[in-house]
Amino acid sequence: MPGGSSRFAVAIHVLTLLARAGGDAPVKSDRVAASVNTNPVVIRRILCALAAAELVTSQSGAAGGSRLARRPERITLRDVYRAIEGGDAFRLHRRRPDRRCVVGANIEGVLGGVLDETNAAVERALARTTIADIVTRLQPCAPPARASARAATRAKG
Amino acid sequence: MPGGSSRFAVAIHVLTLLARAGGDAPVKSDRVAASVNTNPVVIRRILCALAAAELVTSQSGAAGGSRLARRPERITLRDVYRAIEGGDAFRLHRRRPDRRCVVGANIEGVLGGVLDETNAAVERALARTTIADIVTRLQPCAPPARASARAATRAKG
DNA sequence: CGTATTTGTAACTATAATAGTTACGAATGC
DNA sequence: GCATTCGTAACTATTATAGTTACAAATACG
Repeated sequence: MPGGSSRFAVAIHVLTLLARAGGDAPVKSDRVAASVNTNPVVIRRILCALAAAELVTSQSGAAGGSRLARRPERITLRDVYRAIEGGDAFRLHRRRPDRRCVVGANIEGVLGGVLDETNAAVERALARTTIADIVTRLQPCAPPARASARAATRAKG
Repeated sequence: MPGGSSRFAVAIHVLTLLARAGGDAPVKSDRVAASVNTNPVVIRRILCALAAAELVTSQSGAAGGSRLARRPERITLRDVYRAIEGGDAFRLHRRRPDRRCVVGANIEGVLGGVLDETNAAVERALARTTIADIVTRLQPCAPPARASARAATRAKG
């Protein structure tokens, strides 16, 4: 499945930035884009998906931007995965197999079951990590904005 | 990660066909391609990866074709996954994040750890199903060649 | 109010991965 | 030797993802 997207990784990056901003001021897509090293529209598209899943809220206008809709402890990577990928990591055949063949006629159904189970395992694994965990693991020495305004300013981006 | 490949699904399809052939006669890539509904070269490329992982053996020439290198009970979907995808379902950023930002500088490392764990969960889940299981689930009423030559002939393809 | 700013989204291009195709040398059974 | 089949290279086609430009709608603030 490589060849897949980097959206999941980017979405986690985005949420981590918002978590570190502490929810006091909304973060602009331009600022996020700079950290991720991509175009602001790409970021806004991802923020849009995250907003649909009620993980963030966004606001247009002069003092606009995005912030977390919940505390980072309450956002798991499973939530992000579902918001971004719709919960499907594996793909079936591109073209329909030959239905006159017993294997071709039934393999999609059988595989569907197996891949559903696999996906459930993925989700269980992802559910064990939260955005707060990611923030913590980032760098023990560089605390987020809330904890130390000076350190956060030095390390911002 | 959708947008990924269908090779994993096709590889399982291929191995299932070989398992049902029972290992008596080698199966030709043309015959497999017909069941999968694709080009024989696509199948041969996948067979090549499966041969490198020692899951099948192939033979050139007049009476050539491919057959399983082990009994289907001893080939797990994890083996197939590793042979085909190299064991990486998730992808990181496309372009390098901004290293001047604490998040950008460290997110790849942190995510790498999380995704490794996730991948391990995928593999554990896939290890629980074998090609023999797939064959069994295909259709209780249409047994493979070994069990009933007549039924297999009728249902072949 | 009017202006500056920022989101949301459409429309397009670019890049890259995957699949499909043609072709042919090498291997092999008959 | 000859027909057949694999392995593989080289190419095209298709699709997904990312990147870009542009602009209407929302909103803060003077």
